[in-house]
Amino acid sequence: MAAHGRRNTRLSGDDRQDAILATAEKLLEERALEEISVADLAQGAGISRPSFYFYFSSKENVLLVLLERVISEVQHRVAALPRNFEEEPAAAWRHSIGAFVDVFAAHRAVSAAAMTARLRNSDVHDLWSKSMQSWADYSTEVILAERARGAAPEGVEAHDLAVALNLMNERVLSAAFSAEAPSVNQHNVLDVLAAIWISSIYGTGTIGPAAAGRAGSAAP
Amino acid sequence: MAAHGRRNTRLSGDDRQDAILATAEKLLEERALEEISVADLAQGAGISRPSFYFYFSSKENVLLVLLERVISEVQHRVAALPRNFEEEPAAAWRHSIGAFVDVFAAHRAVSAAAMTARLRNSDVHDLWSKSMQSWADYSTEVILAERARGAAPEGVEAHDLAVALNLMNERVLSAAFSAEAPSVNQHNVLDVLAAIWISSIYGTGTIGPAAAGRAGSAAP
DNA sequence: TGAAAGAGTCAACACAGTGTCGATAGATTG
DNA sequence: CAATCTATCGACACTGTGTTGACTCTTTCA
Repeated sequence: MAAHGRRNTRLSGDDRQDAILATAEKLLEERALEEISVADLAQGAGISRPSFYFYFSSKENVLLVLLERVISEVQHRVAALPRNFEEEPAAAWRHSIGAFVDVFAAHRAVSAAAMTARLRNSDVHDLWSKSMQSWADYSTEVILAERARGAAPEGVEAHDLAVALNLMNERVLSAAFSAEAPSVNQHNVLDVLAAIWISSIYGTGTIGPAAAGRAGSAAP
Repeated sequence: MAAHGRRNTRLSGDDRQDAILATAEKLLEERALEEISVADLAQGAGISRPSFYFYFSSKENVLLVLLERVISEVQHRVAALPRNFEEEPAAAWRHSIGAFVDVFAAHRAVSAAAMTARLRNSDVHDLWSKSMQSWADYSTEVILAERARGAAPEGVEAHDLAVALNLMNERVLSAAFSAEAPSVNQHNVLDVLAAIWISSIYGTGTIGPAAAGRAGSAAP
């Protein structure tokens, strides 16, 4: 693909670019993007600060490329999953959620930095926003299909439910991987998320057939 | 309370401090804290930039005070609620969640800024973290009580469930109030959150008595 | 083979923002 | 009417960003 030709002495542009990306991912494991200066990235890649700008327009731009890679990895993982919601709905949801858990765990530094950067960088914001929308749309479709075949009851608007559950995953995974103060243990996180998804999609949303005597439902 | 004595001419220290806080809350409705300089705050309060540092050690410190106020408002609202989970569990949860929705809606700018600042300012992080923990602990207690009286079934660890649900609220409200790309409409947000809380606390977490014929539960 | 083109590099600069210091001015108190 | 406390701000040092323009390799092709 790449038209390499140069050798030895000076490193090629592609190598420098990769070196910057690698430096960024490495430094992000130690500290936030805000605490990493362009000078740090340049030094890590063995170039001067102004040279950095030859490759990227800003350090946020470096993160954007890193995030693109992570997102495309999630897409591939989810796309490769069998969509057997009819036979084993609980397992199917669990596997989908598991794909997110795995990929974000593997790139927790980039993910965490992206969550922060989204708030001040519009490119990162747009990319993340677009991805979240596509995941929410996918979830919505499946929920509607489950309702249509009678496996899931009607309840709150399917799209709203899907959005809320996807946002929950984002936040809970973020907290778990950065070991924030109140957070779900990394080893339980898949169980907890799956349980909430499944009960809120397949449960009635009113207090129904629990363990003891049924309580009256308030909603009309 | 405050020992005022001065008059006229020069504004008193308390007034200046309030002016800074008011300016900050107002400017935060337009742009992020990062895009607000200390000079902007000083100008808004009618003082010079160095004078600002007489009142606050940094602009993050201003936000911290603003956040303290919002959090204490939530605490008061929640504490004032009747704890009638036994009679009307669905309504009780809904009212608690409603308190958060109302207060954060009323101070959405401060809340949003705090969510961002938490990631780089340790004081804001600690305050938010402490509050989230106390809310999660409270939720855990109620879930355990509901399980003990047989109203809610056993399931995933109560504390993990409580943490995940509280983090969901944080993220979903954040998204709703800043009208992010995938977000739940502000008018539905309470319904959606309440539905998820209730079904995940009172539902089994396995696919059970839905609309169509009951599927077997996998858990032993 | 040697000059033009292109890729890559960086010293130096302009700029914006933060936080500090020290000198000062107005009120308050004994 | 001094001493003192509160409040104020000009001027400074510092850190980090992004740009400019001149320079040096390397490749290519006449």
